[in-house]
Amino acid sequence: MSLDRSLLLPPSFEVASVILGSVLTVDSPDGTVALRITEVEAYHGSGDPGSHAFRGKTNRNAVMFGEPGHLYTYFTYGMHTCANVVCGPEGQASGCLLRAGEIIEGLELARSRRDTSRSDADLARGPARLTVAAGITLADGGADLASGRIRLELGGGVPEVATGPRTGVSGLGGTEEFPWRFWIPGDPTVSPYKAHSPKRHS
DNA sequence: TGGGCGATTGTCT
DNA sequence: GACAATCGCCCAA
Repeated sequence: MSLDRSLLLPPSFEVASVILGSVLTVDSPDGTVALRITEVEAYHGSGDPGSHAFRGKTNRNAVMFGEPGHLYTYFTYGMHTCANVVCGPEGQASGCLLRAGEIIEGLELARSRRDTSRSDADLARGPARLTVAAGITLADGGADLASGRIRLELGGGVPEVATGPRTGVSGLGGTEEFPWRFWIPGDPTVSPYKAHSPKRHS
């Protein structure tokens, strides 16, 4: 296998550094889309208040507790799918949310999957947009990224990594106490920072 | 068994 | 800048 699972180990910063610049390839009946990961967000096990694994293992997040190098997908807001790379070791439930990427293969196919025609940089700018453009669905949860229709090639290598507070995470998990959002500075495909908007108090 | 809320996005003002 | 769309998951009772 080409996927070296030993690279997917904590601490989060190093894992994110490895994933940034890596290439995710997705095969579909209608073609192949490959994208270079430009932005991720780390979730670090059951001790992380922003993680789905915070409250322990459930049916939904079971994949995160498994072997690293697998795909964890989840459905949110009644309409969006997001994808994570499970990071080890087994039982710890750490993962990296794929927040943005640059399409490097299958640009036409990626465009056709998104209704509104936006700029190329917008195609996979945002976690839910990325899954649509790449052709990843909920059914892909648990898939092994070493082989199969979805593959991750680590070690793209990036000259510089920027870090900051996570986006959209409610509660304690979104504070500066957990600066676990990582991106390639200056890259046009990185999503704009938007802090979690608290519920209206009326 | 019921109700609140979410690792978001697109559209409207 | 503000808010609606929309449904599965999780906690509390």
